[in-house]
Amino acid sequence: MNDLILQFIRQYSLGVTISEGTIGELMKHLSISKHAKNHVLLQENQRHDFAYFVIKGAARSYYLKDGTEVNTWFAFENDLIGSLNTYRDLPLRETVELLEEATLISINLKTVKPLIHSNLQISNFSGAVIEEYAQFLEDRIFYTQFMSSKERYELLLKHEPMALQRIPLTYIASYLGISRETLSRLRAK
Amino acid sequence: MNDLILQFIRQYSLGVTISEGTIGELMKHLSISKHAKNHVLLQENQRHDFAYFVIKGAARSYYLKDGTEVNTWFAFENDLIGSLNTYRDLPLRETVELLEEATLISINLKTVKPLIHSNLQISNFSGAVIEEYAQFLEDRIFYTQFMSSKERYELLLKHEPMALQRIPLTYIASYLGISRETLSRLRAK
DNA sequence: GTGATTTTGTGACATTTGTCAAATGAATGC
DNA sequence: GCATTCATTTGACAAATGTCACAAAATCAC
Repeated sequence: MNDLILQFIRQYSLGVTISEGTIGELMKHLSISKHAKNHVLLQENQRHDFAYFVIKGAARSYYLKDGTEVNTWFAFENDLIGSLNTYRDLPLRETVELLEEATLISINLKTVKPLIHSNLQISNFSGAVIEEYAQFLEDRIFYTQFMSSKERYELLLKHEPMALQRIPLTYIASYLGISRETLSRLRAK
Repeated sequence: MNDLILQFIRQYSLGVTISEGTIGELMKHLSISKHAKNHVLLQENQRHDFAYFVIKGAARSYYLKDGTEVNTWFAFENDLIGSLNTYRDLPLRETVELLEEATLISINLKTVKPLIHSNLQISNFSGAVIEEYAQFLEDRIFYTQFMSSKERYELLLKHEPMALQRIPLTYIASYLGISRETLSRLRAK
C-alpha cells in the first residue's frame, strides 16, 4: 500500500529532489480508496478537497452542454484525476465519473497546499505536477487545432488502444468532437 | 523602466509573498526591449532562452500545418508570451511573430530556472505563473470543445474587442478553426 | 438460454462548412 | 490622386458532417 504511494510520488517527482522526510510529510495527506463502477468522484458546480491518482480502473470527465454530455478526457492506470479548480478551491466545471471499479490514491489538496508555500521540495514537486498538467493541456490543444477528427481518432488508436476497448464509442465520439454516426463511419474504413 | 518590471512581478505574484531581496534577485534576469513589427520573436523547431511580457504591442503564435498557418493565440498588453517548451528547454512547435511594434520585458528562463529550485519564493512565483498558464489553456479547451465557432467568435468580440481591430480576420478565422469565408458570413449577421 | 436493454452500424436527407473564383473595399507607395 | 497591393465579402458548387429513423449486434438480467 505504501509502495503504491511511493510509486506515485516518484512518477511525478522527476527532476525534483525529495528527501525521505518530505516523503513522510507528503504521505500524511495521501490515502488509498476503492470505488464502485459509475461512482461520481467529482461533481460539477461543487468544491472538492481531493485529487486522485489511478492505481487501477478508468474514469471520464464530462461537461453538460445544453443537456448533452461532452466528454473532455479519460483517465487510466497511472494517470492523475483532478482539476485546476480544485487546486484553486473553486467549484468544478466538469463531472468525473468512474467507468470501472477503481483503486485510487486520493490527495488532500486542502491540507497539502499550505505545505507548498512553506516547503521548497514540495513547492517544486507541485510545480512539476502542474507543469506536467500544462503539457497535457498544450498537447490536447495542439491535436484539436492541428488535426482532423479522423487523424485524432487514429492518434487515439495508436496512443491509447485500450481506451477503445474500455470506453463506449459514444463517449469517444463526443471527446473527438464528432457525432456517434460519423465516428462509426470513420471506423468502417 | 524598473517600474514596469515591478508591475509585471506584482501582476503574477498574486497570493505569493515576494520579499524586496527576491525582487532584486529576479530583476537581474529581466530586461526591457523594443522590436519592430513583423519581428519573429520565437521560431518553430528552435530552442530559446527567453519568455516575454507585453508592455505594448501585439503578437500572434502559429503552427504550420501542411504549409498553411494555424494561429493558436494572440497576445496584447499585460499578456505573457512564452512556451512551456522554452521552460523545459525543448524546441518549439510554434512560431511567435509581432503584429505591431512592441515593447517587451524579456525573462531569461535559462538563468532564472536554477533559482526556482533553490529559492522558495521564486519557486512559488514560478508555480503561480504556470498555474495561470494552465488556467489559460484549460479555458481555451473548454471554449473549443464547448462552443460553436459562432459562439467563440462572439466571445472573442466580447472579451477582446480590440483583437478584432488589431488582428486581420484571416488570422482570427484560423484561430477559431474556420475558413476566412465562413467567418465573413458569420459576421454578416 | 431467452428476452430486454444498450450499444453500434447504416441509409437517406438536410445543413453546415470548405473551396474556388471573382468583386468590392481598404490601405500603401509613389 | 492614382495605381498597386492586400484584406474582406459574396456567389456557386462540392464535400463533409449532423440528424433522424431504423437495423444489427452485443451485453445484461434473470
